[in-house]
Amino acid sequence: MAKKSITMQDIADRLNVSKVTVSKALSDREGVGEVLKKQIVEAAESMGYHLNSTARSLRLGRSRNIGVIIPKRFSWESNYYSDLYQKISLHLSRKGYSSTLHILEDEDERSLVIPLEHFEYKVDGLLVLGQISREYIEKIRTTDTPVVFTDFYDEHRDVDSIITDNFYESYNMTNFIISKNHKKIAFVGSVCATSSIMDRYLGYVKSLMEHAIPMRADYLIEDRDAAGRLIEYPLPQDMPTAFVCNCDLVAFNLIQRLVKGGLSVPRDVSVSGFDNDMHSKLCTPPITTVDSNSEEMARVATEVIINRIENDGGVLGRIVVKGHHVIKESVAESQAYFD
Amino acid sequence: MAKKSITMQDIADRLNVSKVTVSKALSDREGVGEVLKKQIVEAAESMGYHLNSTARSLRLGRSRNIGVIIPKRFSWESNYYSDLYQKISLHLSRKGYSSTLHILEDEDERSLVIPLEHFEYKVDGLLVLGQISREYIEKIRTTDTPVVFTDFYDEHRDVDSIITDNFYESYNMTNFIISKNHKKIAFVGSVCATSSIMDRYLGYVKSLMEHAIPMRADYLIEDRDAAGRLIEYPLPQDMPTAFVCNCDLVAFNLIQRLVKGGLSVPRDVSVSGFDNDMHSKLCTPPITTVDSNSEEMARVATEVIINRIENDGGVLGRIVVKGHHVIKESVAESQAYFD
DNA sequence: CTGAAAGCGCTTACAG
DNA sequence: CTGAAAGCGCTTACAG
Repeated sequence: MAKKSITMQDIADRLNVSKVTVSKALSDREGVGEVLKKQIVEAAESMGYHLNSTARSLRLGRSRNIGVIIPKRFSWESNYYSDLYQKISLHLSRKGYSSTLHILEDEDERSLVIPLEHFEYKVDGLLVLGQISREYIEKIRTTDTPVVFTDFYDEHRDVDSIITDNFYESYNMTNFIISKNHKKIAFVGSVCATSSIMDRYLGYVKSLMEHAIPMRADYLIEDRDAAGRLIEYPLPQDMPTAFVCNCDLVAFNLIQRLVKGGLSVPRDVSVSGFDNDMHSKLCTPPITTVDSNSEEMARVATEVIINRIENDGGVLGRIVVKGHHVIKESVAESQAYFD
Repeated sequence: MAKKSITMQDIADRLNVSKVTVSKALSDREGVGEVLKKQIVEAAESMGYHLNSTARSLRLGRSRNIGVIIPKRFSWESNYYSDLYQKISLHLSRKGYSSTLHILEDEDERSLVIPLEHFEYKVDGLLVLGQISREYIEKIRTTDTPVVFTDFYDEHRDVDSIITDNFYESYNMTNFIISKNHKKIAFVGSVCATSSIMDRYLGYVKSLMEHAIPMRADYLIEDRDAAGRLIEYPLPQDMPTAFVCNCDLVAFNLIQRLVKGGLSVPRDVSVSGFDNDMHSKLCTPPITTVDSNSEEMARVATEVIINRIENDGGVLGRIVVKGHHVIKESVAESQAYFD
């Protein structure tokens, strides 16, 4: 914060007008002569004037600042949410908004601590990236701040959620794997952990059912504990020829394990991921995956929250953003012709 | 921002006192009777009062908000800076500060656009994560906002920089490699790209000199172009037995290349990294590296900027944070006994 | 087209 | 110990 800064009054004094006129001129509102307006704008420029947005915020009751909450347990897992946040931050700033990131500590999520000390009067809206507990959602909704959830949804119909088309993309991915002659296909993911995993699983189920491939209990593999942390899981005794993983990180870890176990990916076993994040790129072989189009999600999330704030826009509900497949090298034709 | 919110006046009305007294009670200042103070605090609680920090900011000329700038070109490269930012954000919030992240687009860095539209009156201080151009540094210093640079420094003596002990850690790492009987040791990194790379190189040089190993021009390998982007570089004709890489990402990429070229790491060639970021963990083999102690950097950076703001603390200059070696698997005894 | 007045919610002197 | 007054910098009615 500048020590002794130029105010509208300073500009007004210089030009012998009132600060009201300066205010109007600088915000390009009606009621100032063209000539005078130009003079004011130039004076502001030359005097190094900058709007005091705090004062404006106080007056308007709007901060043009958006709070972004990321549950801590996700923030370390991969760079997916930090990427998403960076994109959102960029979109917001193009619309004249700033953003304040809050990493929600696990403990605070459990005890329903809302970071209102920093948020209540400093943000016009809230964006939550990544699934938080149902109780926390309820808690957040008791504040009268508009809130948009990103990358998850729940049974509430009266909230905005921006999500990837998990169900359909996963259905497609499984179809693709089946088209490569795989029949022994496992799904890796704890379906109750997040709505994304659940929906990705159901896309896989749909594909299997349509191809009359029976579901097997041992081919649904839990990959995280009750707290949502990734765990070491046992591989099925009867080895699948393909694994549909709920995300790239899990696919990455699985591939490392398979390779260490002496199997070749994709020659012996195929593995697919989801997210197209850095894990899918760093992996050897690179992981065939789904790009969830975080650029578009960021754009839509920004648009929706600003619409809620500025136009008192209603709740749009669940908004699905299309993704697209990224065929890399971790899925290949099944060698198990005689299954 | 809440629509119709409780103010100090509301509490004052309820208890038939003045808002001055309420203000004093809630901020725990002198001049309020213990009994009354307790009443006020309880009333505030029960009425769901939250301080309007915008009003306070306007009054005090302080926002308790810190702007954090990350050059975009770094933000994608690895998760190093987003990790650092998250840690800083946590430390700040424990001290009652919020933070606003600004990803500095390459174009804005070139044309010296300072994001003052959002910053000038909304931040009390600025934290820059990652090296920015000298011109941009100059530009930032023309604002009278306290600024602290993290993870780089330049010839200016009158600015605060928090950095890893790149020189010493790299010296140590090279010593370690030499202790494994390596003599043909290359350094991978464009030394003019950042102060970190330069200092890491010089640590390597010191170690070589002390062990009377001659420097070779073909063993200093440029890994990025003038814009700082990573490039494909040719490997030396005369293959080194060890590579000291300026960061884990570069080490990761190099190891992939070597392995693809039919070499085994570390059996045939040893490779070291720097940062202890996810690349060093995801790599096969995991990369022997230096942990730059980003937790401590975050803590110190937070402390320094707040000290500058709150106590009008002077410039401390260059602050070096110790790191530590993390021995993993990518460095082994040299097999080239007869060099 | 221009401006005097009021007020956003708070805190800092200062007076009682 | 308590409170009336002033003011942070802006914008929104309203009046001329």
